[in-house]
Amino acid sequence: MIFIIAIVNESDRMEGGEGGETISDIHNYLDTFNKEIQTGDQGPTADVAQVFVDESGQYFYQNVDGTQQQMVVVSSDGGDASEGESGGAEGSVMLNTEEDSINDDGDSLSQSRVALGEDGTLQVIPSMQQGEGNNQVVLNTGDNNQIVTIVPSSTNPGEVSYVLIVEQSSDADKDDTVYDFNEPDEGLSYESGDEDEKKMMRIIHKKSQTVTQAHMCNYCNYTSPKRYLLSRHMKSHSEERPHKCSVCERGFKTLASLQNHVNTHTGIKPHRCKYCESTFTTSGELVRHVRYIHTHEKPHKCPDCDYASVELSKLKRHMRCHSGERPYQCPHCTYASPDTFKLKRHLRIHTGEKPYECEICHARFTQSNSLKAHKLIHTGNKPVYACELCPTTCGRKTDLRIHVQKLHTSDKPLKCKKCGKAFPDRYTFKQHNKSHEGEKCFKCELCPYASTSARHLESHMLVHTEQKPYQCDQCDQAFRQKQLLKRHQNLYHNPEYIPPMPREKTQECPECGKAFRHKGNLIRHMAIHDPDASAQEKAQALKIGRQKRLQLINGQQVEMYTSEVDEDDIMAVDGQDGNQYVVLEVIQLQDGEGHVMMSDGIPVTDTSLDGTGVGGVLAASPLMVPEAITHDAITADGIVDGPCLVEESALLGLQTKKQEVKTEIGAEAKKEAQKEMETCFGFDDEDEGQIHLEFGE
DNA sequence: ACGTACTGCGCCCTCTGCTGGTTTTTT
DNA sequence: AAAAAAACCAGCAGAGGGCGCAGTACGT
Repeated sequence: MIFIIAIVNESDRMEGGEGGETISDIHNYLDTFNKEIQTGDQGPTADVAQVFVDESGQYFYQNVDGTQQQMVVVSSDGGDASEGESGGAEGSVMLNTEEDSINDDGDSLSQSRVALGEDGTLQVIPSMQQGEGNNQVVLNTGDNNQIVTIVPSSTNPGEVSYVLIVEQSSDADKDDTVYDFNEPDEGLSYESGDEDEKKMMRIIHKKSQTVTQAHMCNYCNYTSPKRYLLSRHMKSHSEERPHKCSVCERGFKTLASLQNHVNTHTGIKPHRCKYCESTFTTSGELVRHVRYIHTHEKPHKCPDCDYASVELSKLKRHMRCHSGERPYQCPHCTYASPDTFKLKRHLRIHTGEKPYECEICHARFTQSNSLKAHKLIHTGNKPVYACELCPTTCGRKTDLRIHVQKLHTSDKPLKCKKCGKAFPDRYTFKQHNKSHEGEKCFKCELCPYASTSARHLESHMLVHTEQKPYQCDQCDQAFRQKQLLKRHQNLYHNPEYIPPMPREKTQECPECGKAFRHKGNLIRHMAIHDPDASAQEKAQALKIGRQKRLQLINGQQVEMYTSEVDEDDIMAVDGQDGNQYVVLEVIQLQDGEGHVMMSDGIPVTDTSLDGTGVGGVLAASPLMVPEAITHDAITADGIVDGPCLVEESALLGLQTKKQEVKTEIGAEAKKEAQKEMETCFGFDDEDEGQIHLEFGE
């Protein structure tokens, strides 16, 4: 049931109004509205009351709870009103003040009451403002005469489509009535729980003695004091687009819209920026442009942060980052986006679409910026992001950030294992480490031995502790190095072992013309042409220190010397690297090349003496079959000349004499050496017979 | 009816930052 | 030679700027 009250000013009615509205016009409009409601185009139904005509022609005003009030027709306008297009019997009625009002006891009942206030104006009375016995509709016929026009329903006989209340006032022209549809404060207002009802019925009479018109949009909150304005507004709810573009046939609601559109075809942009050369189709675009580019005026402020925007829509978009709202759900995965663009961009993952192509290499990308970054590879105009803390440069800012994170920030200071110094970050730590490069920081506490690596020092310490952790599982032999164990197993326990072929000797001494296969041996040999006295002293100190043994006595670590060594008993071999090698036993070999060997039979070859300071390299020489264990390979100067084998324990830095050397070797060690010398080549092929070992200075 | 100010929506762009895989350099 | 570190690179998402354009409000 529809029940609409519209109030118009009599003067408007009589004069046709500015917009030409007459009662008939209003009827037409309301009737249109009614029809739309009936066809379902419009949702609201005013269930608060209805007016109907009974069989005898009496008009009744009925509330939803069934209570009724009779309305008596006191005059018949018959004129404009009767000419309405509602199609039903129309007439003006005056609400009867005396009628048999039926008790109402519900709020909804009173919601639609129309009454005359003490000031003589027609008012709609909200339930809370109705006093006892005040439930009657009153119409004063004094100076102000309100006529209620009832339009019966065309589809449901006996029902009323709407009621039109027309005020006839002697001073209507002076009317300054304000209808406030949003602030129902001081006036009497109609209130309903239904928002749509409010649209129709909320009328507040504020300060006037008279009632003037209220033109309300039935689709939205729009109201206007002028009928023609409402009429114009109603076009916005219409889908009618009478203004057609001659170019693309597209229709527009307004001529202005069409003109703007046509300008997009013609390229006409009449609005020129006074600050720059930009031109725009509409003045609004120009204003916005000026705000964005020139004045930076940002009227829309975020209440939660400092953000401000030129456009409200941007602020709304921004607010989603505070609220976390993500209205745009991806149909293929759980991702939801705060705006349409991000969703669209995201969807490329699922569609595989890569709209951005590099014209040089035709690589394709999902995002324009990816292409942009990619193109820099071709152009060579790569930006350089230089680290402020070191000389490093990165091609991307984000990579520089990672660099700074990894190299220049550290939770705790990094301590140098070589010298104990602490450094605030990885970069300074690494720089410091370089200062130790080549430096033998890992020093033995028992002898002058020093190494560049802790691992080698650990290995060296086995000498002092007399440990041989690498035990052969097939015999009772044990070794200090894994490589030695492997060689032993090859030689003694692996019948299928085939030693590699010997290589050509290419290193020739410029002094004496002697040839060596390995450069290190040549270097070592060269030392005999220029012996270093200080090196010999160092070697002697090392030799003495090497005799120290650590033993646990009563739970305490005690340093002990294994034997007395006569300084004169030791023979030193000097490499040009400054390292010295003590020869305790020398064996002449067939290939004529000098190989200093350890007790385990490992021959010292070229790079062992290459002066790098890294450490000697011991290499197996497969065809270096020992002819005999001889001391003759040592020259008169005490220098090894030619193939020889040296006890591991003899790799010390002191000079000795060949006869005494033998006495330095324990009987057991000598026996072991003898045995190993016979099979001094036993490394696997893949090892190439090389293991790394450091020599103390 | 016309002109203009203004609004809202949509599109595209840029900048930014994070992530993870790949390649290069260093150890 | 291999492992680790560093640098490089593509993919992707968050946030915001700027503009095109249709539509609305409103004064004249």
